[in-house]
Amino acid sequence: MRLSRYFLPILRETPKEAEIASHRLMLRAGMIRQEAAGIYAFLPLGLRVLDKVCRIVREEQNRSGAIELLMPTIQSADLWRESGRYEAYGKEMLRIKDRHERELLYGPTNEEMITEIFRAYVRSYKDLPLNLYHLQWKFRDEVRPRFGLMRGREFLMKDAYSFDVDFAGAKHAYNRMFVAYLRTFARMGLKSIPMVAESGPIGGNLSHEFIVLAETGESEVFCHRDYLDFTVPGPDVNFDDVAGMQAIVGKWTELYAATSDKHDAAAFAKLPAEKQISARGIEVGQVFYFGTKYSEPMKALVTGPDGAERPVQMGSYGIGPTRLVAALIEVFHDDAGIRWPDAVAPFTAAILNLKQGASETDAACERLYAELTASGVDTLYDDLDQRPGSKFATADLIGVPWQILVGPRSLAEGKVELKRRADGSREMLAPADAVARLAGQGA
RNA sequence: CGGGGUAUAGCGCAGCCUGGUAGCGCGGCAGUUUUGGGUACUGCAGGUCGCAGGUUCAAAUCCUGCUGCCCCGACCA
Repeated sequence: MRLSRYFLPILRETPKEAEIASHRLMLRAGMIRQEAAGIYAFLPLGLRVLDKVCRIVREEQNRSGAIELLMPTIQSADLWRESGRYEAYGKEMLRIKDRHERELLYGPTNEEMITEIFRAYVRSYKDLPLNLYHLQWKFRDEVRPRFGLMRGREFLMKDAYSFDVDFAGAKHAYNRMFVAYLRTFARMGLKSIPMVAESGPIGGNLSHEFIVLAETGESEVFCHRDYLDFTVPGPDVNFDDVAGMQAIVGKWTELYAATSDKHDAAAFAKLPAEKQISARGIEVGQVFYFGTKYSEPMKALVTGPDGAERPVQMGSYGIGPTRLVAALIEVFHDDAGIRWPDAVAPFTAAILNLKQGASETDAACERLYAELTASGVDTLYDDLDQRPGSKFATADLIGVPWQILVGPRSLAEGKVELKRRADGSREMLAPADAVARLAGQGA
């Protein structure tokens, strides 16, 4: 992408409403624009990051055996009356009436709808296990939306729903999602820690929140320090191995880790002092097992091997990609701007022409741009006629992992400068070598 | 929902107290400058001063009501 033809409305000054780094930087980098309290438009750069986050989420959901579908944002009130949640959900639910005065709502979550879909088609244990998920916009009319994408009213959510014939099956479904979540966040460069959590209005009694430690996190959390050094299962992990999954989950839940709601101060105090982490964290995902809470009132019944009908055992599993984008920036930024991990960066490389309009640098940049693009490297070419200072500022702000500086002096020696945003390291090398180096990076 | 703020150009702000018809910086646009780590110059464009009503010869400024937005708290992916 040529910057001169892109839509990247960068702000030099910080909008006053932005208090935390992620909100500030997303506005400054031209990623999002607020349209109402807690409601944001994703501008092109923000959408690129969101798409990359979603892609990783999808890949790991699919790897774990979950199947993607897509449910609507608008739901019928009648469906929610079946579960009893239409009244119970309260003011957080956005209620709508259509032209025929029919009561509708903008979905805050999809347990009812997925249960309705399930019961329409599935009757036998032979069709289980089943895990269906989708990525769809949700709306929760929060009393106080804040911190930009961190607590918006409209947000994107990946929500998966598992169906099993008995508790053992449901627990395995829970374990698979648990492992998929560990992998998902790790692929984005985040250390997530599963913590015992309240299940809230979703219901049930088995739940973990996946927390990323960050000073600006909204949750107060307590955990064992060793979690930070745990190794996440590799891509070859076998999701069908019941004992194997249980072993991984067992390891990741053995040591102390809890949010403030479930905090047991006495148990925490027994940890060696140097192993105690008392910090703040961002919740990027949560998994629930809730059994028959919806299948029973909504009569989602399956016939077991014994020929008897029973309500299906369910769980639900959420990840907030829009919040994840914010969490990533909270973790990966410095004074100059964002420092995207390669896996989610909006562009892998940026070409900075330090002498725009000079034939030698222009030609070298054009060639680099063509070769990188041909190699499949997402490249942003800063071809604006600006002073180098502005180009460095822009590149640092939007946080592209690799910057290629093309200036007349080094070009005279047949070299360009390759700079790594993450650590500021730099290297002089021939343009062809820079292309070769980057061809293996990113997507 | 309780408490506290705020609303003037795309963004950050001044002007309001002591009414006289709007200004600064950044950004944008047109040129100049061809620049190696946020560096320059010249010119131009851009605002129903959140909305409604009131007081007044005259309202961004004073009064009343409303709305949006932000921050702290209680609640949530």
